[in-house]
Amino acid sequence: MKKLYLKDVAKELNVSKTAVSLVLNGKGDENKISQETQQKIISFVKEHNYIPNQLARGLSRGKSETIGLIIPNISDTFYSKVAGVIERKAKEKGYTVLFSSSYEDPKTEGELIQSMLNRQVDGLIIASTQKNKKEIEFLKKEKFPFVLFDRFYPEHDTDYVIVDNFYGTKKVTEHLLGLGRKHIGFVTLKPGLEPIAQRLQGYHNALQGHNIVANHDYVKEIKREEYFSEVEEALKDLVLCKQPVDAIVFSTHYLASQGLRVLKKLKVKVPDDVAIVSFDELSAFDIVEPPVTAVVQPVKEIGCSAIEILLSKIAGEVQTKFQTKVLKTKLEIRGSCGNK
Amino acid sequence: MKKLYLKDVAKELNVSKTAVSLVLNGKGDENKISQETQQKIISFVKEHNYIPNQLARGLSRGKSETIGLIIPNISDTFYSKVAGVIERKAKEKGYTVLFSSSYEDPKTEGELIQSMLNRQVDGLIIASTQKNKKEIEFLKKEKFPFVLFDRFYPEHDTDYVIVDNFYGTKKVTEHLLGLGRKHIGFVTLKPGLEPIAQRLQGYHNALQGHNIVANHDYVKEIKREEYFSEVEEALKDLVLCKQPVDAIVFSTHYLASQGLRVLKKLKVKVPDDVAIVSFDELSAFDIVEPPVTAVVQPVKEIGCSAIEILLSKIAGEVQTKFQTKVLKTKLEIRGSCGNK
DNA sequence: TCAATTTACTAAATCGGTTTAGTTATTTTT
DNA sequence: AAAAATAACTAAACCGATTTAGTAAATTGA
Repeated sequence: MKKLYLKDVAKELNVSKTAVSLVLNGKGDENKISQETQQKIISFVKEHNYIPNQLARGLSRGKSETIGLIIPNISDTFYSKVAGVIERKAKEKGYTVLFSSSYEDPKTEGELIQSMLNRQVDGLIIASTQKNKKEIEFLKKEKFPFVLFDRFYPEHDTDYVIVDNFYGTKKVTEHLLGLGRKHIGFVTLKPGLEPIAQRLQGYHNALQGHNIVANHDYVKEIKREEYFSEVEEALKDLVLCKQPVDAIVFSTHYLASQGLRVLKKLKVKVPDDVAIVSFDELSAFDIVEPPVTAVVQPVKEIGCSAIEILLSKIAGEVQTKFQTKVLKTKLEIRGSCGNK
Repeated sequence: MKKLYLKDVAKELNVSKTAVSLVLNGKGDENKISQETQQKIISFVKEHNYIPNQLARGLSRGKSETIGLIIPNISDTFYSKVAGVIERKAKEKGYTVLFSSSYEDPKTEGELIQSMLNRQVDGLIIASTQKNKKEIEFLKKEKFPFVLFDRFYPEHDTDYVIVDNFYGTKKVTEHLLGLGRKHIGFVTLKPGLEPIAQRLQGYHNALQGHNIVANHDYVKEIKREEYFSEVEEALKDLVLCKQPVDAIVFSTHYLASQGLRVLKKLKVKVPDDVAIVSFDELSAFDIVEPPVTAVVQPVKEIGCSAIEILLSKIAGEVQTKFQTKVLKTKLEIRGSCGNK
């Protein structure tokens, strides 16, 4: 049996393409196609396993039942987890997801947005590089449905889903202070991303709250592409000096795991010599030595919220204002900070 | 400025749609479109940023420049890494990837294959549940380009990319034997997947090679959906009994990490009381305690080979036989087996 | 010098659906 | 019994590209 097309089904049943199309799209009743004919069509289609060409369908309906997902890196555990929930939720609603990684390159990201638009995706979910204002403005102007997550553009009104980065680091920094740590380092990425900025602020705010003067040298900014070696340098500075820190907050999971790797290599005792905590986590953080205290992000809610907001926009629900969601993080206390 | 279509470009420049289309597809010369006209078209298009609708393009050309990726779970670090390399390589060649997870459900997988075909993907890369022979036969019969990876159908000739699972576990089991471990347990998934079967065989083969009679009770088969609790039960059996094992091979990374978690909980000393090794790894395996010796899979080569084979099939290169690739694993020795 | 080529295009068909605007036969209303 | 309304369809336009089959004008060949 070869491939069936709409016209074959119509011919076979002696009805018009219109009739078949209407029935298959659930518009049989409203178009007064008799129950007999509807049954005839439905059972034939089921039996012969006819499935419409989505390209043709998309072309004529002006939509593709596809949503685009643009993230920095599908191989990163955080994004792959979010991608998993987005994909699952999308499928429940009949959407397929087209994904691409920008690898933090704004140009690539811009091209991806364009490419996805050409492919007629019905909406976009983006964890942006935050360096594509033009594209974002373009999407807004065109009223194209999109939702940002993880990273957003604070100077633009858009729909977005993020976590409370500020309070996340604030909480964990206070946790360290509460355990008597006084010299707290902060290892983070070079500025440019909103969540990273807010995590830094949370750290500063916690210190201020305890009347601790922030030591500039305690904040280390890492170039992401070279984080492996730069974390090592940073930690040597923080730990092997006259005034070593007694705790370190890492602003991402990979900085933290590399940090722990380096500290082991330097034979620094965690948490005795220095406590460490991570913003965001790795599934193995509970079995590393010592288990790493982490600010965990509600991955599932992030994905669900993003899809929900996007689908409501695709459905064209009238919106007076942008939908934004700031989700709470959870502090998962493990052994890497020691006890009081 | 609103959206530009091919006809707008044509009208604006006083040429036919045909001319514009030919030029944009690099067929200007062979169709004797004058250099002037070609230049005119190209610069207009560049300036006004016209980009063709891929659905229309796909519909009329019968291809979509999209490849479908069907994997068990995008959130699993192994698959998300492979997905990353596939996506990157695909983009280099002008393809976008549509992905979906089957969550190990054959029915879902079958639907995904159908759905991707309707979406006119040009080819498929599948890490199959191995329970969809019908679909696979269908794809073969239709001569639809597809490549399997990680899991394949040994009873069907297809193109596939796998790793040498047999030799991987054989090697690591011999490593344990070489360190003087004699009572080696094997914690694996319930049968049904080829790589899992081969890993088990590798283990048996290594034991045989050392004239050790395999103890049936030492092989524990876990139901994947409940691996968290079942690994715990299995380990209690293996470790807290009259004849406890002195080493355990785990056949996947998540079994291994859960195994380590449980052993810690049971206060079993690794590697003193029992050595452990994992097939496949987690990026944090070098910082867990103890660092876990693992059989690492060449993720990058897996992805690259899969795409390469697929693209060669899409290009329609004449093939006398199926392209299969069995890649080597690497034994990464860490602390979880102790020393001699 | 006139047919045969070549050059530089274009009109129209096509891809496989959806949707609008009818059409015909039957039933209801007046 | 004629007009209006309804039921049950269908022909053809359309989505936005690609591609086939031409065509008119300029050039070449004999």
